[in-house]
Amino acid sequence: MIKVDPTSYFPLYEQVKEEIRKLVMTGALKAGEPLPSIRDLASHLVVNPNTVARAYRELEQDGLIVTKKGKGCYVSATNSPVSQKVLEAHLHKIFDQAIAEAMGLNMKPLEIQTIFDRRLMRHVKKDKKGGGLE
Amino acid sequence: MIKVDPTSYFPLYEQVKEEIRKLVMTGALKAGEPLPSIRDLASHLVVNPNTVARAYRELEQDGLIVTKKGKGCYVSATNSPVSQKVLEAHLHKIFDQAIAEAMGLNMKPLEIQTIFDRRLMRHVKKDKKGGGLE
Amino acid sequence: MIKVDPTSYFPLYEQVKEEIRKLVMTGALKAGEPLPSIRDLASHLVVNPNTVARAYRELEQDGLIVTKKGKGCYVSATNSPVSQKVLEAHLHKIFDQAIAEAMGLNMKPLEIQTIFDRRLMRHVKKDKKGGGLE
Amino acid sequence: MIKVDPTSYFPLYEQVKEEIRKLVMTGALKAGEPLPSIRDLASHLVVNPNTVARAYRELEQDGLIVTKKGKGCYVSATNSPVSQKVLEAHLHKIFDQAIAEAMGLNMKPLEIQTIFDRRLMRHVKKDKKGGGLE
DNA sequence: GTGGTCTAGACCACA
DNA sequence: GTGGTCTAGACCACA
Repeated sequence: MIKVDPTSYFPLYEQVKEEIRKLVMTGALKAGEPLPSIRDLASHLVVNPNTVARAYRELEQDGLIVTKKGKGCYVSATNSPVSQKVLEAHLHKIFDQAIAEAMGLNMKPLEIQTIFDRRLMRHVKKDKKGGGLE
Repeated sequence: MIKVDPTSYFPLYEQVKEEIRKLVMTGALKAGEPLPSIRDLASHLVVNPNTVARAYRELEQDGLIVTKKGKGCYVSATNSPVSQKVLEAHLHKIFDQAIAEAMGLNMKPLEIQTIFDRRLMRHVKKDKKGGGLE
Repeated sequence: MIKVDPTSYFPLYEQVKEEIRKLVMTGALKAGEPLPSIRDLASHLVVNPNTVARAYRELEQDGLIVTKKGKGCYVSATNSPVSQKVLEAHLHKIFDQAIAEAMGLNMKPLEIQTIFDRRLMRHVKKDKKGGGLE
Repeated sequence: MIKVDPTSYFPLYEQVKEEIRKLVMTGALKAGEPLPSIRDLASHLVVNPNTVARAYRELEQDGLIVTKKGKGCYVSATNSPVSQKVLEAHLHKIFDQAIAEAMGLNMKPLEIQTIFDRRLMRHVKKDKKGGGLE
């Protein structure tokens, strides 16, 4: 399910962290559930175990996961389910960047909105959800 | 006018390349016009001249600029003015990434659209262009 | 095996590129084989690692080699073994330059041929291959 | 008559020196004859006068030319007409380099000779001197 | 003044 | 261990 881009300048261990965080945020991984083992995930991502180990280590420092010696890593129980608010804040950041980029290229707001809507449509169709936005 | 983020994982010389490319794409720098000198731009960006030199060198390899010995660097004359098409293709990529991110977080299209519109509004207001989208 | 002339006007990084290219062209380095590490080659050539790094980087941009993160650089697999044709084209260029130079000095073709043959003989003898051309 | 390649790594002022030297060696410029003025040559070569000035200055240091204040530069009278020997020594160097290059590419002497002869033929024909080597 | 090359050496991600 | 980026600073050709 989780992927990583080795050609990106964004470090592999940061990409792994992001992917895990997303799984937790979306509820795909719930509090207390085990993470894949470092070795398994590493071989699945075609990456050195050190890289996954670093990602897990830093996620633990962030309190998102806990590691039990000799047993493995688990989603932290104390980790409150991600509120809609946190999720939205994340999206705000992403959209703000895209908008800033577009405006930096001298696009007018109405043009930006039009293009965005058209792209959104494409994604909706690609996911085979029919013709509407919902 | 042009900025660079030294804390980003995206390399400084790549950031410089991107910034110059944007200036050309938006027409802020037209064919034949001189670029800022390596030393000037470097000191303006608070960056080592070598870093700007590498950016300029790679932009020349890409054919976007030309350098005249002892005189400086110029926007390539052969560089056709960027069509609206190229610009849009660039935007599509950016928006597609943002949308994919949002959908990966299980947002519904209508939610995505709503959030996007709200963010776009904020940017419009921040730019003090009145109250509408245009 | 490979050398570089620090007194030449021809840049060191270009010399390194040429030397590597020659090793690939002659089959001394085959597709998939590892190149010497940047640090090793640099210290062997008595040159700064940055210089070798630039040579390798540009060879990668040319598609001649590939670099694997944290592992090293390898002769590109897609790099078809150099045909006799390419080799000859290279020699043609070199000989043409020498001939043009000689003719620019008003040498007659027969004189040029005579001198060339004498020099070739010397090289053959220097290599201790006996007395003939073969 | 004389040319220069601005894209070469070989410095322009060295190229100018070489060209002048060749003119003297071949007798195109004889002892006592005036050289083109710095300004004329510079504009003819599309080069900055400083560059030609440097070439002339260094040729004077070498004793090949003399400059008379307010009058211009002249081929040095003391400059003995170039003997066949000097000319040959120059050619030897050029051919030796070409041969070394070819042998470095694992060519056999007989192959080298064959290729060279073929190229020489081409040059002869290009100069429209008929079919033979003389 | 302009770019271009090169060195010395630091710091980082990745294996 | 591997390569990649970056800085500080020297020296050079050219305008």
